[in-house]
Amino acid sequence: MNVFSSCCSACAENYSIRSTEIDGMPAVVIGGLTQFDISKIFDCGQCFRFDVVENSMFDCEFSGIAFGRFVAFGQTGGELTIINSTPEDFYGLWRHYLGLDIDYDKIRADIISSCENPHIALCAEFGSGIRILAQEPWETVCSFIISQNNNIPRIKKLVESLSAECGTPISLPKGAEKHLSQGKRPYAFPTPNQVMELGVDRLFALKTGFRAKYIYDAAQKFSSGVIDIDSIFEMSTAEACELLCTVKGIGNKVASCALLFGFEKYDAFPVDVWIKRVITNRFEEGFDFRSLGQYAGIAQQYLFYYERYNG
DNA sequence: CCCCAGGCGGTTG
DNA sequence: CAACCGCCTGGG
Repeated sequence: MNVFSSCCSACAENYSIRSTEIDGMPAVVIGGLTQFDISKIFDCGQCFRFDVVENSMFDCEFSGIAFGRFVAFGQTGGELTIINSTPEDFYGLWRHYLGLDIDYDKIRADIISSCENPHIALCAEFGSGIRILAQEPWETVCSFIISQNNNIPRIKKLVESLSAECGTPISLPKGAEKHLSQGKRPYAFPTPNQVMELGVDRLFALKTGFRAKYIYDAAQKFSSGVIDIDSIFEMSTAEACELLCTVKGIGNKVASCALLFGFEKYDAFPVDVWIKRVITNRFEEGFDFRSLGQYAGIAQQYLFYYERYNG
């Protein structure tokens, strides 16, 4: 077992990593993780292409497609196993995707100290282990357009059928089947151009309903460069939100979700029906998310997650 | 039959 | 400019 790295004391990453093999696939084992709970991460509604793996060798395992690849994340205690990943994949892709380069202990402390209402501390404790995934930008834009006036099982179903309809097929590594939920088809999430070439009619035929023309407009704007992903990363959250809202069917809530989950804008604060309930019921003294600062979006996830389970 | 689901666009007053 | 209202579809 090779020990590849153990991080310096100056940064947030004080975990260990070693490589191994699971069912014939390369895997890395990350040890000593804190503030990391795979079940909360994939069950807090930020991501639609991962499912729980039944009969797993881990306490909890989720698998799915991200960045055009099959990957599975298994966690037992403070140890995370990333299946179908080399150490290079971990450093180049999954470390950032999983938010392991972000200091959640510090962020949680910042959030709690920035807000007088003790409810925020309660939620931060309850949601301990949540990480905001750094997902693919276009995928989050498109997925959260689909999410509007919709429920999570159906959102996931629609994202899958859209991928199967026009996404690039993925070749599964040998041994992946037992880590892939039944019926899950291995397709990459389609590019804006692949979605645009589908056309409104075939988007509608996928049962996307009134969202078909919204998805199409987004695909057009992203594939033509009217909206440029790289430039959004350079913008302030407010500017980026304004730009995304030029797409038909993208309003404040959808834009904020895409910015938080796909563009690493951690101050984006999506206000959905759950957060509206939080504001009315738990913050009778008034509420301004901007007082939560640069990590308001992470606070939002804590509030949201708590309300969904205890509301 | 009803209502609702992590909203949004269009129309009203 | 705030307050409605209809919307594709599927499940309860």
